[in-house]
Amino acid sequence: MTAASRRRIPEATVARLPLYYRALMETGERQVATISSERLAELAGVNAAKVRKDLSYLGSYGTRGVGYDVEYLLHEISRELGLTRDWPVAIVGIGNLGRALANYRGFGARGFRVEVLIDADPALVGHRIGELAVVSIDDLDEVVREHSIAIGILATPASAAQDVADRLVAAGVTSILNFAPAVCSVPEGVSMRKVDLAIELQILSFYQLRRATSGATPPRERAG
Amino acid sequence: MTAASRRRIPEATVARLPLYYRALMETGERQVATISSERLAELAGVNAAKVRKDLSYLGSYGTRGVGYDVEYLLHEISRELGLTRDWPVAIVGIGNLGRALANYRGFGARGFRVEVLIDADPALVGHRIGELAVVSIDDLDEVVREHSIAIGILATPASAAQDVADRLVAAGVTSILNFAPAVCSVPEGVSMRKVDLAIELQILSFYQLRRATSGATPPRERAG
DNA sequence: GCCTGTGAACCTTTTCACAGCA
DNA sequence: TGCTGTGAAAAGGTTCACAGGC
Repeated sequence: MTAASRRRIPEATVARLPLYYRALMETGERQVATISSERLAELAGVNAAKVRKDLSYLGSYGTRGVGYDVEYLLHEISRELGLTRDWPVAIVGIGNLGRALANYRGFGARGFRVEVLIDADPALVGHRIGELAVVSIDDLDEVVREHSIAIGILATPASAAQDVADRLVAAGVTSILNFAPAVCSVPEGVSMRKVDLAIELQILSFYQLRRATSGATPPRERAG
Repeated sequence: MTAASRRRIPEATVARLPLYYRALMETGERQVATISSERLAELAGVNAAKVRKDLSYLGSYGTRGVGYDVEYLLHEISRELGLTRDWPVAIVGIGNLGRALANYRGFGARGFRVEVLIDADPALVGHRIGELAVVSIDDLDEVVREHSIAIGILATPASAAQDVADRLVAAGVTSILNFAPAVCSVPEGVSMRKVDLAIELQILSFYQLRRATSGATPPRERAG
């Protein structure tokens, strides 16, 4: 284990590392050797102090008076984020959203390979989406273990979410990305992140309403 | 303007109001008259102290020794979130994701009516998705104004995101939900929230990796 | 001279603990 | 007695401002 990976990196910083990663990828393609915290901040849509603080948690990878070496920093961030590995992914719930996610090239790009599609509807089982055939939820445990799935994407209706999450966890999945509009709990040692479209719209609605009635200023930046 | 709507409600609280709203809707259907902060917390996946603090920003709507009146609280939260109105929505970018969002019944449910679908691809223009025909991006300004669109959903490729955001803002849109994997800035007075699948997976990957190498505990709850 | 790295100050959010009221 | 409402304490995150090395 390296010195950097032993540090405790704040959650807020972890959530921004992917932004820096993306910005650096775009910069790297333009053959730029070094980048200042100011420029990186601009590309990532944050401020320079935050960039420097965030990167300092990884280690002292910059050079005073010069900036950060793009290639080196990219390498370090990839390593921290686990992007140097491949993570096999399963999508459960092949409805509108699940199908869109299955077809979404862009995950695949950086090591997140969708290997398994699962649905409860017998009419869908066996149906091919891209290169994959939909598997029955009855075979969840088996197929998840077979493919050593680490990350599960939950795109089922709300009513099925907790049950499917439990099955995924039982089958050894320790990271879940939950698109179902439902509160869903997982045991200690399993991470879950939620993406909820209805909630996002409702938050926008709140500020929209405030703008309409008073002259309140909306928030400019988001944590996640 | 009411007393409650004059208070400043913390951003973190605003982001949780939809959770309470949903929990209360589910409770209301079960004909329960009152609910304790403890029970509401359980349903919303947070803790009771947070519920009480959050609700206290809206006003003193509970009864000591009893709890909160479900119907009344539901009404107050709807009002705060602007769910008593209808917000016309436009989706720009009718690819995999845009199409899934267009077909997603569930927005529509609570006042977010998708009225306009926009794409840049001439082959798609005129094509029907559900009850709506796809409109050309050349007509964005016109159609957005015509429908008094308040909320725009951005589901274009990253490369088009900033340009489309600018056009939406120019056409009078003041809330944007951005699914494009790109940093995108909007002027003061416009809200933007980001949903980025790749970033979510990368965050999961970070903690997944930590669990694999050390025995670090992942975070249990998320802000948004 | 320039830009990073970082303590210190500041602000936001969460949690605690209990007074206050039905 | 039971559960809300809320000051106060604690934790977490952001920004400032400048020392420190290239």
